[in-house]
Amino acid sequence: MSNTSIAIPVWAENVAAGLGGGPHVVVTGISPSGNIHAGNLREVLVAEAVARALRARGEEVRFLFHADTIDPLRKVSPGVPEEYTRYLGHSLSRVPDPGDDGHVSYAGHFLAPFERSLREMEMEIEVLRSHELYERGVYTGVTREALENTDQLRRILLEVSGREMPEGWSPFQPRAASGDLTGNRVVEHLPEQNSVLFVDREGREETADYSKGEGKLGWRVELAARWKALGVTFEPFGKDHTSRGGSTDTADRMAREVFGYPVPGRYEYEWIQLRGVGAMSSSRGVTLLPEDMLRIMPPDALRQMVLGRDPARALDIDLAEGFPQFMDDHRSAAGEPPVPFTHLVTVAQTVGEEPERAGEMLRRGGYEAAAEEPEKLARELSYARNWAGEWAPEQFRLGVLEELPEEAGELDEDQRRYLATVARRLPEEPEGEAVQDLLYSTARELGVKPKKAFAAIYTVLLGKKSGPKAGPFVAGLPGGFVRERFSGVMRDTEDAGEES
RNA sequence: GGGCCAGUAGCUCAGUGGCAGAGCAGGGGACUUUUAAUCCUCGUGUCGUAGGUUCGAUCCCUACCUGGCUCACCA
Repeated sequence: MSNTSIAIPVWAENVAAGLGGGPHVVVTGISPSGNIHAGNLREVLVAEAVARALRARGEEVRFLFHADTIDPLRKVSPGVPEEYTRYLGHSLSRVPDPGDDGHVSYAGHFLAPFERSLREMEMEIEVLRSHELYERGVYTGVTREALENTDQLRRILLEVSGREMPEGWSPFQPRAASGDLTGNRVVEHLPEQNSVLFVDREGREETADYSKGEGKLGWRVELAARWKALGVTFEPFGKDHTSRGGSTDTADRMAREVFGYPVPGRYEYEWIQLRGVGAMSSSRGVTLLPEDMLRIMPPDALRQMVLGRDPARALDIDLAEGFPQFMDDHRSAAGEPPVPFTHLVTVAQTVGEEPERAGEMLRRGGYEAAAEEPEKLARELSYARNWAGEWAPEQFRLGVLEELPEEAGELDEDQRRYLATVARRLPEEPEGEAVQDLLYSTARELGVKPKKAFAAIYTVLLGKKSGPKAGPFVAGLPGGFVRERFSGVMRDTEDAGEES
């Protein structure tokens, strides 16, 4: 199922216990109409947890990801060229890739990064594309049933949701020659040819073969039909679908009364918010992608974070202030004695891409064990570095400046002399504690208060008045660079003096 | 109005049918070789309100109050 070591949560065990005997088909349905974000991932993870719990009970389980690729484009997603409005009503699988990365379609463009993340999480899930299912005839039987029971479906929609369907309404949306799935009116069902006769927007009469994917069932009907066509026994739903009169309400009755199929088990999950930003919304462009999160944490941490204690509870994701604590907790729970994440953040920003120096710095800090596993260390440093660059609050960021910052101009004569002196005394191969001693003793020797002296160091390197423990930090930087920077302040003073 | 979720220490939240917890913040002390530090130390809170079940309820049930989100295709 998934190569994850995290425990099966209690809520998932309870759900699995209530589902009874299998074989089971656990499905999660997602529309690739825009960015597929961490909230969508929550749905997949709920399904995954239940599937794992079922397997743990000895049940046979198929775990499916149903991508709604045949759905019509309803709204052009943020970031997509305006001219895509001409494709409104067309299947996502038949609208061109809005990017330049060579995907097969609009659907493919948004699906690809999400699938990549699922693979990175080693999730064993079968990805189905709905347009292919329609083309392969998987929905032929249920579509015919739906067409034959049009009146009953219409009545259910009216009774449950209060929606009065227009005259000529059909559960099937045929695709016109123009590619448009909307605005067509079905006139007649031709069951022996698996077809419908319909009139398109321009009033032309056409036919569509529903065994070849030339159209699709309307959303609410399709949900119930899908359960039967795929033999679904469990599906999670976001709370937006489960309110009274909502899509699950109508699908439940359609499944029982029209398709003669028992309603699958269900788990209603609450939404995720990104702290300080709000609920995710593809259409507002507020999206946190799984791949963004995988840049700063390993797959199991992502599972733990997105699922939360119980997905039936709303969740605020905090990738800023609270993140180091989360990472430390996660790794402790996994039985690893962690190097504090904040320390990794300092190391990552100080030594850049050099794993050997990172190992040294960790050894000096007393984390010998971590230094012994270079591959793992490299991974963790990459998480730390990405976090520092993308999410960390200002006080965690240690951008070593390319150039001498303007703030250096505010240093007084004592501080400049101190830096120049240190520059002359720095050894070729500095070692953290030795540098620390040097920095301190030099300050005392020149009669500069330590606080002032250290502030000078942070100012010329970081543009800030404070920073990480100076000795190891300075020792971690290239020696020539430090000497140049420290002595450069003195030169500036002289230049300034000559000019004025 | 319907649905879901929440209400526990200043803040963020754990928690269990059997004497109320953690982290952070805050107070006090140590260190004084600097930090976003480090070490020691300090917690009686109507567990939202009112009932009920129980030997016993923060926990289970009911009602209510308050807040958040959601309700015809954005999970």
